[in-house]
Amino acid sequence: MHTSTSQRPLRADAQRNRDKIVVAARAAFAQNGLETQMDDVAAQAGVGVGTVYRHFPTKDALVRAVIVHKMTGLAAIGRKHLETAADPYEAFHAWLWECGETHVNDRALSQVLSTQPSSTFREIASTETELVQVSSELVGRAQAAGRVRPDARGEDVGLVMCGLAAVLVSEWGENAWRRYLTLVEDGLRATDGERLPD
Amino acid sequence: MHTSTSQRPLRADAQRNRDKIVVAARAAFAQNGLETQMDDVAAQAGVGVGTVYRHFPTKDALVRAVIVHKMTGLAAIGRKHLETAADPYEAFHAWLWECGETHVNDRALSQVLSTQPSSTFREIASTETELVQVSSELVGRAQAAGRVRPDARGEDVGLVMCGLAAVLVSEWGENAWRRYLTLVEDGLRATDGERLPD
Amino acid sequence: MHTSTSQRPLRADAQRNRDKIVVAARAAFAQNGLETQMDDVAAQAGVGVGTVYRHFPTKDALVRAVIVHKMTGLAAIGRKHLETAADPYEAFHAWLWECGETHVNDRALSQVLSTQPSSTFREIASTETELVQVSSELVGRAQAAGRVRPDARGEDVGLVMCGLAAVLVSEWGENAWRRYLTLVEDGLRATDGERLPD
Amino acid sequence: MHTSTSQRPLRADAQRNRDKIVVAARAAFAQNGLETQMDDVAAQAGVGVGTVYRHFPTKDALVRAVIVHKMTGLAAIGRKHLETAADPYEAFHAWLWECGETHVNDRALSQVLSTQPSSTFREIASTETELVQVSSELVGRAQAAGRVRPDARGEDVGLVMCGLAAVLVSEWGENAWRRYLTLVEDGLRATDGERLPD
DNA sequence: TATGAATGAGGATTCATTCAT
DNA sequence: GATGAATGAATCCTCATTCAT
Repeated sequence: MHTSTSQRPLRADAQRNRDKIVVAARAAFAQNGLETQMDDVAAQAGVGVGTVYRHFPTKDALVRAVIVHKMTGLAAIGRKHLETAADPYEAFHAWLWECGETHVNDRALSQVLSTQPSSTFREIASTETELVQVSSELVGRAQAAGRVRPDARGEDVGLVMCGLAAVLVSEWGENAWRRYLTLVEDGLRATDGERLPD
Repeated sequence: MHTSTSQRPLRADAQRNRDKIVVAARAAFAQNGLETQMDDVAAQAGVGVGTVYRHFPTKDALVRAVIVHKMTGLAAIGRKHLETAADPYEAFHAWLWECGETHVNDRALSQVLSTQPSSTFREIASTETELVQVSSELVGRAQAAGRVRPDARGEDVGLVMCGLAAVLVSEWGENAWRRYLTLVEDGLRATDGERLPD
Repeated sequence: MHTSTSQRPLRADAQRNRDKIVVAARAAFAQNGLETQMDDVAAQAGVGVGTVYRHFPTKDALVRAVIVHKMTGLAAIGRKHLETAADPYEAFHAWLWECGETHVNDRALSQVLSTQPSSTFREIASTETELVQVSSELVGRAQAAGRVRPDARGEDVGLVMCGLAAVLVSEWGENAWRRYLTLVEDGLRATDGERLPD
Repeated sequence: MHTSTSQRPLRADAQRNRDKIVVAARAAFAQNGLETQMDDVAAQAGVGVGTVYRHFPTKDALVRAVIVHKMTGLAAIGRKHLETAADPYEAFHAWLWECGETHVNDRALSQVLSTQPSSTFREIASTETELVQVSSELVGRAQAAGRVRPDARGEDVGLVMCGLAAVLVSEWGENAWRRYLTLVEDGLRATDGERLPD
């Protein structure tokens, strides 16, 4: 299971290159955000730009790959909590905050979330689906346990993360994102509010 | 003899042009976001670029002027609710949602909020101050009435709006921002949660 | 005898304005060089740009007026030395160095001399003529006294000044222009060299 | 692993392009002076602007490269005369005039010399150093032979060239620069003058 | 296949000059 | 006549992407 467009397994060296590129891109984007130039990614990967473009036809494609990876990671984390956490709400809570931490350490992730149309990362089908599923399950169980409002949905976590991303990008200060997330989490637990519009 | 920044009333025609520019800029930015080019603003205003630059030395300055205007409007709306609303929470609530509506109709506003460091719009001193004051007052009264959590602050509304901006920019769909705002509002009312980190 | 193009004496207030402009221009150009903007000249003169343009159809025209003035001054100085100096060479020498000092204090003068085609200031007929005449006379007398090489001409002083201007503009250091002028003066006295090419 | 400024030999085609650019730049600058636009250099070289910028990060950098080249040439010429000329003064003399000829054929060179602060071309370390050295040596030997005034210095040639550049830029006429240079050369030989100020 | 050189559209800003008031 | 607002051509530089080696 690799690129959706590729047909046959890459030659070993090509695969090695692809890996180097992805690793470099992850680091570069996380640190410097989307402004990172393709040439820089290439340099950091120790390959020529052309090689980067062979594997990713577009800067956007590369960014997506990187984001997909991050999201896959988030899904995995959620999955893990789903399996290990003692309490369903605890699982949800822990996951939420790990997502937050992840954003804190990745400028590009936050930029994408708060800047690009969500459709962009929606396209990233499998991952997103996976992420949505995990999210839904986490939310669902917490709801079943009566700890999250019944009208919430898995996707709302996306909404919330999107907001968190903006809070980070806007540099409101050290703890701002924690205030934000605390607030929102409380909102997700609230049961006395109006019904969430559809 | 007068300060360089001071505004001896502009000559009638200049004022007319300045207005045309501001109007054009507001429309253009609201519709096309910050990517809007100076030349386009000028064209839409029916003047030469030079004229735009005579009134606003920098694209950034123009953007700020537009944002300031919007924020001033938000502050005014808040002030109005402060004076007219029957109930303190009602005032806060109404204001929050009007802010939301405002964002919905202005791409640039949302982009600035979710993209620029908050310090950028913090600089816009008087307006921001006014806005923060109004916000604080609205929050304060609602807290006094026991309808908003006591550990909330006026600034948190900024945080929340910042997130809302991102939700809009990311185009999550028609009602997404309403879900978001409902959630957050409930969070602001929650009293059983953890204390908001400082 | 005023502007060559004007037909009738200016109205008193117009003349006053013209004077203010010229004074301002002289100061501004001397200090900031030719980069000085028309708007700045106008501001310094306390009039609108339009007024500057009424008197001088072109920046170039204004620059010329200023230069003419300076050159007229140099001619006058020469004339004075011609009349008062005890010794013909002394007159020439003193004049040469006063010209130097004048350049030192006027960025624009030096810039024009070292940058514009000489024809530009040649056009400034009467003045130039006057300057050339004075120069020729000073040189001539010094030659008659056997103190300047016989193949030198009045115009050579222009050449030399032109070079001096460049030395100043290039900022070779405090005394560079004095070394330069000393050298050249010695060259003008030399009698053992090759004949100056025509 | 090599210094960022170091020149791993360029790929053949890149070198070819670089050459085309340099050739074009030399011609364009020599002919049209510093006003020449980057786009024009590119066009004349038959490449895109981007290519020019790949080789020279800045217009200034390109100009410098061109000037360095010219200066290197002048140094080489001096070196040659140093080695081949029968007589030390003859070497100096010949070099001086070849420098003059070089200026005659290069507007930009003259513009730089007569327009930019000397520090600018002083920066061009190695070349300038070389040039100064050659100059000093030529002057020194001529002085040793009693043919150039003892208080002259290698740098004075720079001063003199600077002036010559201005004479050329100012277009005094066909032979003006020859008169100028003759004069100055005689000044450099003069021994009866005042001591050159330090 | 990898490389990295070449491409060139795109965009903010300046300033001499014109012209409506 | 004076004013100063308006004009807009001109220019340097960036960076995603293509393509010759």
